[in-house]
Amino acid sequence: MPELPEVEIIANQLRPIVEGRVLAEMLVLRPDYIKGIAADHLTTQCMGHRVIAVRRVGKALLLDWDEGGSLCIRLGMSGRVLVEKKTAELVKHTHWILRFDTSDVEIRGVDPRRFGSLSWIVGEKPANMGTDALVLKPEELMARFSGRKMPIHSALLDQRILAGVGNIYACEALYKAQIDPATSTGLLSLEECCLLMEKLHDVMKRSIATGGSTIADYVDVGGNMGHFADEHCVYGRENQVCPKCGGLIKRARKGGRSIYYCPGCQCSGSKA
DNA sequence: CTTGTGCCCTGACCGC
DNA sequence: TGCGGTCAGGGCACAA
Repeated sequence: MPELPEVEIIANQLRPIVEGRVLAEMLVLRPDYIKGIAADHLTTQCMGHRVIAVRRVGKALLLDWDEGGSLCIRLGMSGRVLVEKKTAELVKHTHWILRFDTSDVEIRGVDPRRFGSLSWIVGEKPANMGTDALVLKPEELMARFSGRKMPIHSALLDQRILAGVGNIYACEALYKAQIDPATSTGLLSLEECCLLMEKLHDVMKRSIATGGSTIADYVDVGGNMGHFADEHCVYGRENQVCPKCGGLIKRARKGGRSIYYCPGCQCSGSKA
C-alpha cells in the first residue's frame, strides 16, 4: 500500500523521465477512474503541455504543467505507476497511459482495486489535504490536536491533520515513540508530539532508503519490491515477540483497520 | 463542529 | 480441485 515513502520513491523515479517533456498522448482506458472532472476534459487540460515539476504532497503524486494546473495521481491501496516500453503488453487493470514526446517509454497507471484516481487540481495541494508529514512541525501538530478526543492512531491517518501517513507508518511510529494508539490527541504533551514526529520522520526516511514497504501490491516504477517491510517492528506482526520488552505484539480492530502495537511498551504508562 | 461507520473494489489466502 | 468466506484499507459520504 503506497504511503508517503512509496509515493516519494515513485516521484523521484518519475522526475528525470517526464520533467521537461511535453505530453503527446493521454489514454484513459477507464473513464470512471477520473474523479471530479470529465475524462475528456482532463485530457484536454493536459495534452500538449510540458511537465515543469513532479511533486509529492502527502500520498498524492502531482505533475505540474507549464500553463498551470496539475495532474493529481492517487494510488489508493493497490495503485502502481509503471514506466514501460511502448511495445510492452498491457497488464490487467491498466486504467491510464501517458505518452510524452521524444521518449521511448510510457507511464502507465495500474490499479486492481480502483481506490486510486486521477484528478485535476489547481494550487499546491489537493483540497482538504493538511500539511505534509515530513514538513509539519511538532508545535503545529500539537495545535491541531488540542481539545480533541480522537485517538492518536486515527488522527495520524486523517489526511486533513497531516498528510502522507497510512496505517503502516502510524503503527510503526507510535511503537517507536512508545505511545498508546488509543491515547486521545488532546492529552499528548509537546514532548510526546516532538518524539512522535521524530519517529515518524525516522521510519519514513528509513523506508525511502530501503525502497518502501511492499506488503502485497507496492512496487516502484520498474516493478521492484521494497524492503522496509523486513524492518517493521509491529505492523503485520501479531503474536510475534516484541524485541524491546519480550511481550507479544497485539492486533486491535477499529473500523475496518488493524492497529498493531505492543501492550508492554505502549500501554504501561499514560492512557486515555 | 466532532467522531465514528460503512462502502467502493479485486486478489490472496484459508478451511473444507 | 473448487468454492465460499474473510481480509486488506484510502478517501469519501453520511450518521450521530
